[in-house]
Amino acid sequence: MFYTIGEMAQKLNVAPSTLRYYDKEGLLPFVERSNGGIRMFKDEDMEWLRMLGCLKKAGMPLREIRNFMECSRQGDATISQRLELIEKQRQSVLDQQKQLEDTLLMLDYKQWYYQTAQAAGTCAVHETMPLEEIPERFRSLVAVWEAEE
Amino acid sequence: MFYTIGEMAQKLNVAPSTLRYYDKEGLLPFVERSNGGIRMFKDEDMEWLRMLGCLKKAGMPLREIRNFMECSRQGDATISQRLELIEKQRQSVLDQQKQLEDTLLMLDYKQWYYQTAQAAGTCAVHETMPLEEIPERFRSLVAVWEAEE
DNA sequence: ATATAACTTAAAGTCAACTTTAAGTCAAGC
DNA sequence: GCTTGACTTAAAGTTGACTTTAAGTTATAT
Repeated sequence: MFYTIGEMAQKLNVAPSTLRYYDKEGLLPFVERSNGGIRMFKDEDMEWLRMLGCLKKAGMPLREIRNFMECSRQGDATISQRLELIEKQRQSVLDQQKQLEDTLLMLDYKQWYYQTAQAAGTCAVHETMPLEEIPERFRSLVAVWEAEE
Repeated sequence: MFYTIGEMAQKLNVAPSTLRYYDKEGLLPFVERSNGGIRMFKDEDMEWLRMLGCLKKAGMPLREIRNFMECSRQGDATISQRLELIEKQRQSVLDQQKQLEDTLLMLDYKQWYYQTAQAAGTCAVHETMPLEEIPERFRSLVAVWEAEE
């Protein structure tokens, strides 16, 4: 069973031009062509495209994804190299998670800050707020800032 | 106590040109200038720059950050609007976290996949692997793929 | 007074990841 | 056989976030 680029793009929810771009950049070395030169996607290509999507979501740049795809084409000799790439990207995701957690704490604090200001009708309420009224989980944040300034 | 753009850039670990760019784009409406036209950063500006950094890490585009900064300048009348922006961005971070968790599971699976392939010396080991030998937490992943194809 | 280092602006350049355009080809239905 | 819609390529354009360059100004140290 084959799919045209338009059908595949719809399945993946991307623009056909995006798939052509990926192909041009060497990210889709697996796609076959008809006699007339038209791309024929197979069901098993989905697995590669899913892999591509996963690496993209992990923040891997396209040229590294191409690298990974090229390794895959070369077969079992590149297993360790691919494992290394995956492990590197896995660590990158762990780092991103840590980063997002810090960011979330800051946004939680700002949310509380503006909720409090909204209730008081003015941001000035925070200038006179005693430390004890700041929820505990935000105190470390605020402490760091005051030390820096 | 005032800082030049170079000093402030060093404190924030960014290039001075980045701060000039942010200023040009209206993200730093708070910076004052000397008679000669040189930017004079104050200690309290740090709080705005920290806010900017937080919103950037949360993935907010610069024009929305400018919007937020403009609101801030307008004082207490825009508290609800700013709260709304923060809550929107907080939700976006939660979504990103969810996304990263899915991505991590896929990478964990791929890591296991290549570790197993490495031990066996070939990826072919996965073609004949019975479902029971796939670690449980990956089975839902694999099941979804087989249903799709 | 002058050298020098760090500042200033405006404009152009860069990079990644696409998207759009132009000109043309392929495939399916009538 | 012809129309039509989806495909093809190459090349140019877009967007966001900077960075670099060029030409000039300010501040400081001698």
